[in-house]
Amino acid sequence: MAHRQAQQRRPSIHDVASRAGVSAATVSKVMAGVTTVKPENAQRVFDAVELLGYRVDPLASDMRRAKRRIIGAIMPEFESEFFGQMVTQLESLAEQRGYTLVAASSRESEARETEILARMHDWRVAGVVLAPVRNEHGPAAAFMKANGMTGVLIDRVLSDDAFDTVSADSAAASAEVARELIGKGHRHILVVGLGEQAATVRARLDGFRSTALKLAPDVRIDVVLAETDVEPLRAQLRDYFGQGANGGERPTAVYSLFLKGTLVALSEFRRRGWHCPNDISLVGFDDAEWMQVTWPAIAAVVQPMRQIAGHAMEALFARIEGGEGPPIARLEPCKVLMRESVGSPGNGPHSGGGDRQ
Amino acid sequence: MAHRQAQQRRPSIHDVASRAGVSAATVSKVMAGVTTVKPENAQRVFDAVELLGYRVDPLASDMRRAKRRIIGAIMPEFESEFFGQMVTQLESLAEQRGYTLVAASSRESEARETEILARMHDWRVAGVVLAPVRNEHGPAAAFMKANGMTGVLIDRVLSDDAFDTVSADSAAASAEVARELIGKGHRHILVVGLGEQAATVRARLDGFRSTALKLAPDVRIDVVLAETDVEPLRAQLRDYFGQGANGGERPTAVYSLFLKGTLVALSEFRRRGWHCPNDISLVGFDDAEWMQVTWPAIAAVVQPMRQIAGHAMEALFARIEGGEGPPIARLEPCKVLMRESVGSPGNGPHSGGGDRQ
DNA sequence: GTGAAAGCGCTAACAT
DNA sequence: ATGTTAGCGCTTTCAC
Repeated sequence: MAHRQAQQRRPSIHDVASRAGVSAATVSKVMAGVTTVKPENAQRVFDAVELLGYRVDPLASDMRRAKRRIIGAIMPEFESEFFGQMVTQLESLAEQRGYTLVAASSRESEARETEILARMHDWRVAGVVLAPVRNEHGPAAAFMKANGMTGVLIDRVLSDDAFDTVSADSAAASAEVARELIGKGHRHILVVGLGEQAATVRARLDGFRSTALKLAPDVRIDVVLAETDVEPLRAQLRDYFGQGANGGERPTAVYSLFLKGTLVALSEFRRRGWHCPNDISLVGFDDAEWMQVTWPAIAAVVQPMRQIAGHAMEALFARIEGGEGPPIARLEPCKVLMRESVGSPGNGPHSGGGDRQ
Repeated sequence: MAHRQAQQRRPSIHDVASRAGVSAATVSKVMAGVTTVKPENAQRVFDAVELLGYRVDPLASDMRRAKRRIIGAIMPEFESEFFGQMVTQLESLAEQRGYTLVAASSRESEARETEILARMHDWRVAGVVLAPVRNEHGPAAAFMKANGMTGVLIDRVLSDDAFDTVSADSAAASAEVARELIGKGHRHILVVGLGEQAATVRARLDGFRSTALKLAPDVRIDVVLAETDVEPLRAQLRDYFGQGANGGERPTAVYSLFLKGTLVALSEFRRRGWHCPNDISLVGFDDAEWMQVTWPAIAAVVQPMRQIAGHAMEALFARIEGGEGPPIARLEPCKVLMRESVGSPGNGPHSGGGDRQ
């Protein structure tokens, strides 16, 4: 007994009611802020609540209501800064509206994604923010559709015919990167892409390529389509640079379309003793704390995480509250931070305009 | 109407009951796996379930039960690899036992921590895994105590008189770092610590210092007690090294007791053109992906995240199921990975410093 | 073996 | 302005 706290029963609405000498319904009204209660009685209720330490049980409350005040969030992972911040932000926004956010990680598996979704459906969540593993055409979105769930798709999506979508404007950001690199004189650029996730990474690649070619038709763009795992990716890059070194030709800049690609590219440069930006320039899609703090700081496309979260929640609550109309597809503009890792080719020491916090 | 999915009412246990020609009670038993149901009836129930796509509503189910099958998890933040992995792991373990994990971030605020806890108490969670912002003596633990909540404390804790605790064995790991550095010949070492969080960081410092002094009584250990934010920390380190450079003496190794310290220390080295391990060695408490992929890779104390999560959940469920006895305090052993950032002092070009790469 | 009845803690009609 | 009634969807005695 010593080290086992008795789970004392918490006071229920009836306990409050009898202490205050009113009915449970009246207590319920007072708690809900209904103004038609006689001030005198309201005060007695408040006193009883205070005295007993009463708090409404949100589950019981939701039970009786039509919609439950729970929002589900499904992220591909929790381990990265981006999704970590996203969950934090979504949580905060849900809270502001009196909802509880229940977050789950699909761990980059579409099968698990659907399982989680089914569980959230069991919970009768009011709505779901889904960051799909692959894209908007996966089984999870289909499940939501089939079951009439309310939801928003974010991040690895472009647009959908059933759900609102919110994501970073990858194409525009990549076009800006192209302008920067071409403008600095780069004419041989390696783009490190990702095999899966089709649409969104494809938009980054296309946005970059079309703009680069328009500005400099003679530019050479190599593409390495990588795996998600670090090791195979490292091998691919090693191969690529190995060949290039032999042929005497190697790119003067690298644009990585995803975070791990940036990490591995940088690591490969260091292994070969190439310094940024003198020997090679580097820009990555997606920012991370270490990139701004390492030396030289690595240029990055910063996704507007707060806008994405904010607009996603806005759209979701609009639907929850009955908003109709065709789905909207938002593309949020990114910031491109040209930090010290980018310079002009064959130009010696160069200071980029990047910001170091 | 076009773009608004009708929220078709989901089948309830009564729908299943009437389709199967039995009572709701029987359906409930079948769903719970009770064996005393006539196989024939059980089959009819299964068929009806299949046909209607019935699934138990976990909230309604919990409503009637004594304990709700929800576990709360409160982390100081979601943005770091460590806590991201921790949540993922806890989620997975809770799931395995048929519980749902509801995670929330205290965003490094003790006030928010208590608020979240109160909300979780409102939810009547079966138990809580709390990674406190500061340590085990904060208001959150007090709240749990006062309200008879079941819980486990992890990470920034040593031991508690009311709750089981699980954390990394900081002291032992730091002692090992000391052995390594002293063994390699370092006799002037800077330790970068953290002002807050007392106990746990203090254990790291003490573990390091006592072992280092035992092995080499003449060792000089400087300590910079830092802030949590990057900017002040950077300034502090800049000051420290500025002085050292003037006096002609600077440490041959740095041991950072927390992740951001490692990041900033490394950044400061790069800014000054010092290379690891020739000019200075670096070890950090806590590992991150970029540390193993950057060049040279940064030596790190790796916290046994899986063990911490596993033992925390084990302890928690033991208490939930009524386990009694005095609280246990687990210290999980860390791994110390001596990567390329560590070498022997005065072993390579010891550039006077100041000039960038 | 099975089902009727009684709630879990709350809220929403509907009376009064 | 307030109380009564009737559930939300489920589980659990406790008779039969």
